[in-house]
Amino acid sequence: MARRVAKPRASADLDARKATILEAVVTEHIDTAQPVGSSSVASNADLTVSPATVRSEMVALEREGYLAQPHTSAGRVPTDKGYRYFVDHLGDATVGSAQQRQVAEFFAHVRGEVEDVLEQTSTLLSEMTSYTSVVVGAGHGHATILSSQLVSLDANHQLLVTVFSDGAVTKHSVFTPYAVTPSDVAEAARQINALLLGTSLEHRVQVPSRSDQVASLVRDAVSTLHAEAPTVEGEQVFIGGSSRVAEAFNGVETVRKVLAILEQELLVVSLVQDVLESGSSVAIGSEHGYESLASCALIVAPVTIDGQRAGAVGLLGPTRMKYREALAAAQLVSEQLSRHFVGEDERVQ
Amino acid sequence: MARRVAKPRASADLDARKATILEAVVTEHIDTAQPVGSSSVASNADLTVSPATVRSEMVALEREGYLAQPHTSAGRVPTDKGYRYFVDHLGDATVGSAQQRQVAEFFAHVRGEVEDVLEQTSTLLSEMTSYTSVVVGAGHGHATILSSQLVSLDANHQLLVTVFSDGAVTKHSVFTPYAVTPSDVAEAARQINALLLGTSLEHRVQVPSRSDQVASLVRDAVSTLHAEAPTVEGEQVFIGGSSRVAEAFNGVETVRKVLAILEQELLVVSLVQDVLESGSSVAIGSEHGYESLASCALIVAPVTIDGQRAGAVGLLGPTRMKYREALAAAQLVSEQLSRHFVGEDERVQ
DNA sequence: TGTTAGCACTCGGTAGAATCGAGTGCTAAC
DNA sequence: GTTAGCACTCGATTCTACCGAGTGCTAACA
Repeated sequence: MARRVAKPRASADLDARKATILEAVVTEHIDTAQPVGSSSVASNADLTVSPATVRSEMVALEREGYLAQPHTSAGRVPTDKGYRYFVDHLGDATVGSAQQRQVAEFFAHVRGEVEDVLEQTSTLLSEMTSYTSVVVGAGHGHATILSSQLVSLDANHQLLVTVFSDGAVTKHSVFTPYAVTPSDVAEAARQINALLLGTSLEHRVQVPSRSDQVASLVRDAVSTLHAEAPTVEGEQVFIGGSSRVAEAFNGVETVRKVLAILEQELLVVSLVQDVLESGSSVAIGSEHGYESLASCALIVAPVTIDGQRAGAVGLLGPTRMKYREALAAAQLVSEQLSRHFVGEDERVQ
Repeated sequence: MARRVAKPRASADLDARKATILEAVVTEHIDTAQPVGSSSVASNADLTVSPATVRSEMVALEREGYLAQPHTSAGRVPTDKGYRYFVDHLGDATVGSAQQRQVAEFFAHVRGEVEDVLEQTSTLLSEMTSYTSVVVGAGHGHATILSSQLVSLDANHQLLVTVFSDGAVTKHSVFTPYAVTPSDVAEAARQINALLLGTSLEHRVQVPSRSDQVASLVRDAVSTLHAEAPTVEGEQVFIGGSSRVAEAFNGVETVRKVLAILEQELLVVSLVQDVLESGSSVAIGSEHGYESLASCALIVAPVTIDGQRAGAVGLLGPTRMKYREALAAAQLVSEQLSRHFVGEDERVQ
């Protein structure tokens, strides 16, 4: 469904002066949201040339696709390619110490289940950056099943509750057209346990195909559980600060489109996934292949536990977003989040 | 936190002609979003008077607070009070047959856990009406506990999984500073079961205060479970079509404010709750007491199971929303939703 | 007494003209 | 290769005129 994210080609290096000019244009445009003129670039500290020189360089940068002109006699605006160059040549940045304290504070005190932590993290990220944040929790496809329990809600309705080694808990209803006795439920529960314990959803178990009621209950329960796996794999998405969308974009129509995308959680997951897999941490404008997000940039940072990808955090803003700060924030939070879960594990051993 | 919703006073009846005029103004303004002039009202079929007469009536309606004038020489616009009168005197409406089929279709085929049904219902409602929808699932405060299970994730981390009679499943982590042996976990699980089975979160159970490790594990687990109850009571909120907010309101700032409210799920729950308790099914403009929602109207309809309130559905739109259609849709869906769950129960007996 | 036609008046919205100025591209000199 | 100088472009702003939808008032009418 989601188109593959264009691999950001390592853009051919520009000569030093062009690079400085491009950087100045991008920086200022991010700041002011206005087209940037040659004279304000020329007044840049790192540059000792006249506006006229800057202009001729800008003509070149425009010809090469890094800059664009909204109309004659306006300043220049970065293109996606321009932003891409800027991001690729961005020095490392760290977040301000106040924010660093905020994050440390947060992770020192955050409590509760994984879901709660992820949700609150998304709020944190969005408040730190003023952008909409996305936090994706990994699915439990490869976690092993620690416990499964069949609880009878009534004679025709059983609930299969499964606990995974990563702490995830799922429930699945099993309806039967026939009434099931408590002893049948107990027997089915015993068999289900025997089948599932220690397995993961990735590796389906073979269910014996006897035709008595208990066996068919077992079959129904297990297949309901397995039915979930391939589609969603239990990924969880938490979106924080969706109201920031209205701040970041001026056109109401753009806001609508972006919100419409955010509503589709599956799509958000695959979007983040695609960007992660592209190896880059930023997808700018049309790079991610969704037309309605053409004026957006998406920053992602993986969350890992023991080197395994366990989710991701992301930030969605306009292409003219504050990449340096946002990247730093996303990276800091994703690291801390990774450490947080590892820390929980270590408290264990 | 949430201010009490103003009880919609049964507005003193207007005489027939004023009522017709008010209705015409409201209807047309909902349609066109423009101030309504005397002549277009006069051309209304039910009215056989001249624009001049309409004008003098409008002056009266304005004096009484039902209408307002954006500026001299503009037409009239309904005030919140005007909308209130309109809504209070709205004849019953049914949704179109196409939509009726859509709803029937939906409930005939929807499957999955309660949460999934509620989430999909919110999408349905929003697509039917083009407004943002809210679906609130009741908490499990008064459901009894059918099963509780303590699963060991590792020696210091146990997971208490609780199944309620309404089919809800919760999990709560219990961390211990000391390592717990499998046999201790089993013993604690046994004791917890003995304590909790058949109880509800409303009625706290007394936990014996022995000081061995098993007892303290039991204590921790039970208190963690109970800690949840008073605040959230496990209500679940599903919001559908949040992108509709961008369509319904023109000012970007309004959009931002509304989205910011929708982000706070607890607030949405209490908002819906308040309106339900006020006995009305619509809260218009300032009636619900949230300043940032001053230009919004909220329609709610309760979902009941066996006469018990089990949740609610809601629609959030601009004050000039299509009340008749939206009310009909909300009522239809809430009825069907109620029936859906009862139907599930009946399949049982 | 309620209704209506007639009319002067108000005022937001639109269109056009004038102007401003930021910024450009080009050229010629350095 | 760089830069000062300069004519030129074109969006944004301001101003004006004007239109017209809609009003409120008044006087005549049923």
